[in-house]
Amino acid sequence: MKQKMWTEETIKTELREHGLRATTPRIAICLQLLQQHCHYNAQQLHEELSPHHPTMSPNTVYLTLNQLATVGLIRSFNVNGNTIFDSNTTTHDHAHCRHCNTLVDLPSTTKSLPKTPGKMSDWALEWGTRLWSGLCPDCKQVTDTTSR
Amino acid sequence: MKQKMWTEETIKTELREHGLRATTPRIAICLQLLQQHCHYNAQQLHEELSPHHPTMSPNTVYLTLNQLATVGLIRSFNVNGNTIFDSNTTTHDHAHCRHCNTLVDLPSTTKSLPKTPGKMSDWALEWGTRLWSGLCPDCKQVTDTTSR
DNA sequence: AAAATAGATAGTAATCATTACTATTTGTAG
DNA sequence: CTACAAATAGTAATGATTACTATCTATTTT
Repeated sequence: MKQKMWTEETIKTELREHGLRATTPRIAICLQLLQQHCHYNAQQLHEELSPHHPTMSPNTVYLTLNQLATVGLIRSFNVNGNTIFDSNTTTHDHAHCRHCNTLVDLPSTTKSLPKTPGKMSDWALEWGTRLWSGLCPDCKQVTDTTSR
Repeated sequence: MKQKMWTEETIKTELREHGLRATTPRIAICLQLLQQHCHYNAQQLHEELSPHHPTMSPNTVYLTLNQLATVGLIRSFNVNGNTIFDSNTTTHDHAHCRHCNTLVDLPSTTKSLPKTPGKMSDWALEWGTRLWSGLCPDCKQVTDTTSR
């Protein structure tokens, strides 16, 4: 996991290179999201930023996250109807616990991202993520010992 | 793609084996979903069934689909915030066009479902699907010729 | 075969995340 | 430092899904 070091300056540059203005809310969102290597939804991110940016509206967070995903600075995917934003843009999978909703990273099973779907030669696929569904260690135990 | 032939009788049996009553709405939903091998969301399914089952409430469709997914008769996953139900429970991937929203099946890149995540020995993973994101043949052309 | 009962349904209301709208503000190019 | 296009905040609107409850029905019991 190569961790790129992000500073306010590098983020500003990155934003502009993607045709986005380097505004205060955007920089804050990027700093939070890119420095922490974990999964956020829009609300969580807004809650985290609110203390230091009281006027930042949820709306802005939603909009910004979608823009960042569109230009490819982050990835977004959906788990259980919840939109998750991931600053880790390398190819990797996820495991989701259907009981407690935990989501963790998994090394990708297929590193060769474009190879497999190459069979569908007409599609221009850009990225993919695999979502495994099941029970995390804790919940596995609980469901083992209690019911069934 | 082995296509199991479903009749009202086999569906009734299947439902009961999974602890679900063989009710009229449920049988209708199963017939529609299991016979057609494609991706439905709850609303589409309700629209398809409404003509023949005018009193069937959307609520029932939502509930039933979730139950069927819970017992493993169908799979559910999320694309772009849209919950999709899939009667194809074999391991396979999906390709999604971010422009026109088309969703198609792809043969799975990893047939050995439990092997890879076995590294996370503590998780009890049950199934997984990979979602590829990109542009379908049609939209690829459009975006090529028009903008950018 | 009729009665009992636990589960399922329909219909309505409520919820939740997300998007739409718009007047105001703010980066950035000139 | 001005001008303009883009971004923001705040509010309202949307749309999918869930919650609730009285009624109904499949299945079990008698």
